[in-house]
Amino acid sequence: MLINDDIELFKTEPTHFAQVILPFATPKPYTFHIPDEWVEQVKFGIRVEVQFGTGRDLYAAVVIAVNDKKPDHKTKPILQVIDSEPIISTTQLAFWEWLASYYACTLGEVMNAALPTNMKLSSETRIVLNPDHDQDFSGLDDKEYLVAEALTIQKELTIDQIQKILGQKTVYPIVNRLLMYDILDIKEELQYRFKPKMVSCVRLKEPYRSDPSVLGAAFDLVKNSEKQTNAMLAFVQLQRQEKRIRTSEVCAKANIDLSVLRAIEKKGIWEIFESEISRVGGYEDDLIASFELSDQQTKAIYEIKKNFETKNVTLLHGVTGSGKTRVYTELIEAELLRGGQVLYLIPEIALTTQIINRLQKIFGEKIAVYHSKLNGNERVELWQQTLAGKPIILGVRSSLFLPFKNLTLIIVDEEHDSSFKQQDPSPRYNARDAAIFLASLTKAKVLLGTATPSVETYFNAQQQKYGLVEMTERFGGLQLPEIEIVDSRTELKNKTMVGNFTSRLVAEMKSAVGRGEQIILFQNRRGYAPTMSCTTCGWTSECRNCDVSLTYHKFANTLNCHYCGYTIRLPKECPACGATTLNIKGFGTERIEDELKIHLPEARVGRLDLDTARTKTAHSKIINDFEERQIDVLVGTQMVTKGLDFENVGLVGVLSADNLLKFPDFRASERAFQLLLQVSGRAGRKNKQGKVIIQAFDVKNLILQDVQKNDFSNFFKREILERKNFIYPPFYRLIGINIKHKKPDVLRDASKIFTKILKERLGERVQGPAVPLVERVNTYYILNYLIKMERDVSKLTFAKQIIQEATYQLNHTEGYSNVRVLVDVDPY
DNA sequence: AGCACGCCGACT
DNA sequence: GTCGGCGTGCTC
Repeated sequence: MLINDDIELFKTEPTHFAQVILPFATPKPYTFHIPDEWVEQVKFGIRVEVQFGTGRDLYAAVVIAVNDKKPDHKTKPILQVIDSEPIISTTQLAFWEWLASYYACTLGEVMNAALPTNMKLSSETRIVLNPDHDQDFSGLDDKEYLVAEALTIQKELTIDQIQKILGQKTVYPIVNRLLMYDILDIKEELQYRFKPKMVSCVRLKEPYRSDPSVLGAAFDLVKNSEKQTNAMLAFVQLQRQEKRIRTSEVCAKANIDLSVLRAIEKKGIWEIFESEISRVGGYEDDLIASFELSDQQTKAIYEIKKNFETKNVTLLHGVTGSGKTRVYTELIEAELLRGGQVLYLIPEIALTTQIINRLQKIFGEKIAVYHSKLNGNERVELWQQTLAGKPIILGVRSSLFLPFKNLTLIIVDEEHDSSFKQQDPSPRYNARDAAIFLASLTKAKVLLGTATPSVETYFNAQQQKYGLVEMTERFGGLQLPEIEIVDSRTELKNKTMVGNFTSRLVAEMKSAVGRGEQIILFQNRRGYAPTMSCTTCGWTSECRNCDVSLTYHKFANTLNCHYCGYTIRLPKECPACGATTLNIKGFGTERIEDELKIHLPEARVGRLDLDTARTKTAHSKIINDFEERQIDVLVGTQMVTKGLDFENVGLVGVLSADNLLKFPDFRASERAFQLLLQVSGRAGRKNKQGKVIIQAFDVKNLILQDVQKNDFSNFFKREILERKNFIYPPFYRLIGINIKHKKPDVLRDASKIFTKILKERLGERVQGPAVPLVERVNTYYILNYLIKMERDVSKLTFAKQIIQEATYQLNHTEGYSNVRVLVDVDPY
């Protein structure tokens, strides 16, 4: 601090200032001054290093404006310029600003979602020895010596490490003294450490490279060595399949080692070189020939293009199996020919190797894949590739933030999917809606594709706001599956249930297995059983942190909370009364898997849910096994409903449709309809109609009737009427508000203040406070509000402003400053 | 985010 | 009497 002040004395008044976004939730951008030496370099869109707050921590902030107006408060200097070129464009900033204002959050929060972590890291200060010092440590006190000594061994230390070495918290004075003695230097860098992944490859040199006919001469050169000849043969074979050939592949194939390859290199036949491979995608140029388009597909493509002439958004409503992906790829090809960049958005859960492989086979190197399992380096790599003009990005929600150069088409596949809406950390944005806004900025077109459109989207299409293209037939004359609804109540009464299966389902499963067909069973609940209770005293397994019962997981022998992850061992006797009369209620995927082993012993059973597919490899292994028919019956949660295409599935079973239908949520019907239709779409084989069995207690339910008839339009007609009558989207907009506090009485009192302000200004539009289904999550008590606003933007803006004011007032009332208020615009 | 300031409970 | 807990407010 002393040093800094001394420097300030020599400085003239700053004249140049930069507004920056910091990587966290500050309500406004902050202004820093630009030291004279950086005036040329600091410009819009670059990152700079700044010291913010009282701490010594540094942050990478993004410059959004530069000017020479001196603000009426003191400013700190920009410490370092990180980028020479902007990392974001004005278009991106406009997109960020829209997100922040529409979804009621700060620019910092949007930036956090937008930038790969490696690009926004705050630095750990690292200390190094000053190389110019003679390393004479005499005259230092013990602690100073200890630090200097440690640095001769490890070339750099962080403040944290020095604290450990000295065993004390206050190390800054010591480091400061050592800095003054010129023994130490501070190495502060914020550049991302990004190294491309390299692989050793081998390629022919000229003239062999471009003229295969002279290759014979090359073989002559190695004819005296059997190993070298084998290596060459292996290489030639590999070359037929791949463009880039790794040295390791040649060695493995010819059973030789690298020295053989080097010997051939010395003869001038080929060269070994380091090739940069993408961590994100493969590099195989294994392009497959396109199949013929069906008439329906040709027509759809024509109509989509026609719609795009007058409309920016078009909905492609095509039944499962109608070949939508083929329509997409055709449109992508057309877009690439015009030099455009395409973003292909899909839900996280649907991003399976199946779709990636399929697209990679068609587009090869032109496509890059962006998903949540990428590590920091991979994300930065994708960022760079996008900036460099990668033609196609296949990605999840957050790939909207990549720095597109010339985005001309966005495809949102499975448009209806709720995972496009970000739930937890702010910004709670809907990627489908955000995509439409982004497209308006870059003059791109948006294609929304799905078999089960969301009510909002279909309404927009009906209102001519979006174009509408429908594909009603399955590709290749495939029939839609036959859907049968089986009454669990009757079977229960007649005692014909087999465990949790109806006799109908068991019979169908047996005959399907007998025919060598595969089966998918859907149960929307993981674990063995959702509750455990004691029949003697009535004790139930409750979570310590949340207001839910713990789910019994048989394999792990635990009781788990699906909200916060709290886990305990399965008690042998009742923790309350000591009796051994513990009883489980209900069933999840794990129990279904167990029961199958008893009731369908001839089948090999696999399970696909969050527990078995924790990692990406585990997930793809299960899918692979099923694809290769190592598994006959696949039991799973939502995971089995999305993005999977299997050829040999003869039967799909839904174990309990009821718990999909009875959700207390205005979207419950829509969700149930979509889910049931999606899962049904998994049934059906090339030459044979598939079969779907839906078990339900409430068989008369209208949604089930629509699903059975595959009648979207009837479902839509009824649903849209309900929405209108009960004041829901698409006729009104919703804003959800969630207030949280650890103490229930504090929360209740706070809600009174909050409610009063909201109702005063927004009146009857405010619903709540309501106690949610799960009253407490992660030790926080929760109350919900729902605000129903008229559709015009000005009204929505007004509502958000009122919420902001109410939040401000609440948090500035004594005792309620740490009541958390979360705002969710267009909740899902 | 991270830190300092300030006001309450259990200790050398 | 002080140490340190966290609740509160602010940072260009």
